Parts: sequence; structure tokens; C-alpha cells
Amino acid sequence: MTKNYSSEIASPLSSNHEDYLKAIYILEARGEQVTNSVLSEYIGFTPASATNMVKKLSQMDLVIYRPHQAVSLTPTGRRVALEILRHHRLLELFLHKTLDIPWDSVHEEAERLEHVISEALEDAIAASLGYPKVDPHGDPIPTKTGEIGPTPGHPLSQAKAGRAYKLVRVLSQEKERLAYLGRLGLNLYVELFLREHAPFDGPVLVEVAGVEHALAAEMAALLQVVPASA
Amino acid sequence: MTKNYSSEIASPLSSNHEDYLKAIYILEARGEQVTNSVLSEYIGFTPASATNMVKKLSQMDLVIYRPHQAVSLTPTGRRVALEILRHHRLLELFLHKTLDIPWDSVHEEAERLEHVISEALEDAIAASLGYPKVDPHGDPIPTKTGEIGPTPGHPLSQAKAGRAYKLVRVLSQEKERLAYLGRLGLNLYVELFLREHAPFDGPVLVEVAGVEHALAAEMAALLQVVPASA
DNA sequence: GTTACAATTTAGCCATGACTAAAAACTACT
DNA sequence: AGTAGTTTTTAGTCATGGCTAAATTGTAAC
Ligand SMILES: [Mn+2]
Ligand SMILES: [Mn+2]
Ligand SMILES: [Mn+2]
Ligand SMILES: [Mn+2]
Repeated sequence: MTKNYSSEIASPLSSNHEDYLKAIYILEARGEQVTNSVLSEYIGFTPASATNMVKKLSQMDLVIYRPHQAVSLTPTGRRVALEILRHHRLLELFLHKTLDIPWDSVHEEAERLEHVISEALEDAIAASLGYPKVDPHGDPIPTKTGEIGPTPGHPLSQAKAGRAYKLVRVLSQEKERLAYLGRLGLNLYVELFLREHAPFDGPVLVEVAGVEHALAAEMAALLQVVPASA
Repeated sequence: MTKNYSSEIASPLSSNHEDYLKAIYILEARGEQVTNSVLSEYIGFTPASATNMVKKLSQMDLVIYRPHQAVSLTPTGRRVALEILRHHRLLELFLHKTLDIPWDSVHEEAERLEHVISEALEDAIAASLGYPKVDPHGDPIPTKTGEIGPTPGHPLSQAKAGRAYKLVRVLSQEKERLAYLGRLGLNLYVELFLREHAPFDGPVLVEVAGVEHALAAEMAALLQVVPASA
């Protein structure tokens, strides 16, 4: 299990160390201030535990920690986070495409696998998938060297009514939510027609494969779309 | 990660718990007395650590422990061991067949993955492989219900000279050894001709794909063969 | 500037599971 | 049976990383 980053890191990182770094990366990428409470809520441990872990990561030079300030990743910490995120998203796609695991289940599974695959296995998976760029939810897959592309699309909630769109990304990993979307036929790359936005932040009416559905405004905000081309 | 055995077990088992149970199973299956020193040497921890862990497993009703006696598995302990062994061998075969990971590398990788795959993933892997019976080293794969078939073949070291055989199992997971065998063309199911046994427990001369090789007696003892049929 | 409230940190506890060193218990040989 | 040697167990240490509860710090309203 020799990791890419192993040369730069003194002690080996546990699964939880890696999940903390990944969480910080994702929260930063959302543009949020990564406060202790935001972080601890996201990872599901108590604030005291988060403080404790962040201090340790800081000693390892993986994060910048100043008391009462938002944490941020050091360049090395970012490298580790992107490495794990690459594992995660490659695994999601691999499980989905190679083993037909439904898109609402791959996240959970990848959450554990991401910590135990070797670099050789990561490479073999990437090669077998043809070096893919996005995972089953449309999230971009970081490259081996830690680059990550721009995120495609814009929220359906801000799209213009009376036009056709293609779903390119879903900003959620919730199993139930994804299962529901799947039942509506709202899978990745499906084409949909946006009928109207009900006023006062009301539901969004969309047509998918000839059937009309009403989506809550918050749901529509999670669906990233681009104008349909064909 | 709901395991098959989860209903019968109080506390969740760590990777190391599972590796201990698997080790006890394998040592028992070899017909060895699983003494504390045998066990601790096999798993690579100190004897004191092994005693400690065996006591805990005993409290969980997974092993029978009497001081100064060989340990043995309870029915539940055996179930857990076989479940993990199934994961391990299915993963080895999957990595080898689906991702072309060489047979000398799959063991290491499976050693970690075996602890984190869900039952759903186990099932998906088994299905995608067509419910296979043996792994890339010829080791039998336990069934979902915990049955395990008889082990095929007999040692090449005890085979008669002047006859053709088929390699059906290699009793080793050592990377270097497997890589060496691979270089000689001694892969699973390959046909070979046994020329002679040198006397005084000397080397064994075999012909593989028209090339003759001399194998140490201990090496030949690890190669399980059956008479060539075709 | 006080004061109230929320966020964060500190202090201290606990379980886990490795380790070393010492004690105890078995085994085997005389 | 006694003793030497080996194996196993016990006792005690340490690091890890969660937790709760209490103390502290920062913020915003008065
Ligand atoms: Mn994870
Ligand atoms: Mn994803
Ligand atoms: Mn293992
Ligand atoms: Mn094997």
C-alpha cells in the first residue's frame, strides 16, 4: 500500500486521517469557511475530536491550524486529499461500470475501499476504464498528478424554462436521494425539458422521457445541467 | 459493510480480529496444532499479543481457549474465518482476471480488501466471475454458506517420474516464489513432464513447454499436480 | 464596555491492541 | 523426582483517537 504521498509523510495515515483531509478539501472547494463545527458535523465526530485531529494533522504539516480560525490544507495535505479523492471516484466508477453496482450504492463502498487500494491497483483501475474524467455522479476525477478539472454545468434551479438540458452532475451522495432520482429516470447524461419554475421558490417542473415530474427547489439546486446539444 | 455473521456477533470485528481467525482456520486446515507460538509467528505479532487477542476472541465465543492448549475455532469463529477467506480468494481471482494483476501480487492486495467489502460487493464479484470454485493459486473458494471443497492434487515431490502432470495448486503466497515460478512458465493449469527426482531429497527435474528446469525438493513439495489428461 | 450566547479548546477518561520484561507453567532428560 | 530449557501467560507501558464536561475565547447586541 505504498502511497504516492508516502515520501513526504512521516507517519502512515489512518483511514480517518485521510477522511479528514478529504473532508477539508471538499468543504474548501465548496467555498465554505472550514470552521471546526462545519468540519466536525461533516465527518460525524464531536467538535472536540475534530480539534484534536486537526492539531495532529497540523503537526504533520498537512493542514494550517490557528486557534479559532478556519483550517486549510497545506500543499502536501492537498496532495493527500486529492489522492484519496481520486481513489474514491475511480472506485465509484469502476464499481458502477464493471460490476453494475447502482449509483446510489457506490459512494458507501468507495468510502472504505479508497483507503486500502495500492497505487498499482489504482493504476490498473484507471487503465481499465480508459483514464476517465468523471465519476458516476459527474464529479471530476483528480489526475494522478493532483490536477482536477473545472466542474461542469450549472444548477437546474437557475436554468431558463422552456428549454432542453442534459444532466451532467448531481451534487449529492445521499443514497435515498439518488435512488429517487434514478426512479424518475434522472440518471447522468439524461436529457430533460424544463417546463417551468413555480413562483416563490416553488417546485420545478421537468419532463424526462415524456413524463413530467415536480422537483423541490432544493432538489433542483443539486442537479447540474448543460443545454442539450442534439 | 453488514457482514454475513453480523447477527451472531456482539461487537464488530477489526481487520486484525478477522486475520487472526483466518490464520487459525488455515493452520488448523493444515493439520497443525495451533499453539500460541505457531499462531503468533504466522500473523507476525509477538506471542504476548497473540495470547491477548485469543483471550478476547474466546470471550466473544469465536475460539476455544484453554491455557497452554492449542486454540480452535468455535462454529461461529469458523463461519467468520470462511467468510473472510471467501472474500480473500474471490478478490484474488477478480483482481487477476478482471484487472490483470499478476498472481504474485493479488495476495497482498486482497489481504486488505477482504476486510472492507460489503456482502453486496462480494456477491457482485462472485456473479461477475460465474461463481468460481478456485482462486489464482488453485486454493478452493468457500461458498456463501461456508462450505469448502476438497483440495485437489498431490505434491509434485511425490509424483512418479516419467509422466505428464497438470499443475493445479501452489501452496505458497510468497511474491518472489510465485514470480519465479511464473518466469519458468509454471502457471496454474500448465502441463509439465516430470523427468526425475535426484536422489537424497535432491532437485526435481521438470520440463515445461519444452524447457527443462531443476526445482528444489521443497519447491516441488509446494506444487500440487494431477495426472495430465489430454 | 458589559453581557449574553455560541464556538472552540482544554482537560481528563476510556477502549483498543500493540509492545517488553518478568513470572509461571509445561516438557523432557537424567 | 529434580532440573534445564522452552513455551506461555501475566503485568505493566504506550500510542491512538474517540468521548464528555468544563473552561475559554470570540462575537454581537445592548
Ligand atoms: Mn473514507
Ligand atoms: Mn461521486
Ligand atoms: Mn487481511
Ligand atoms: Mn490464493
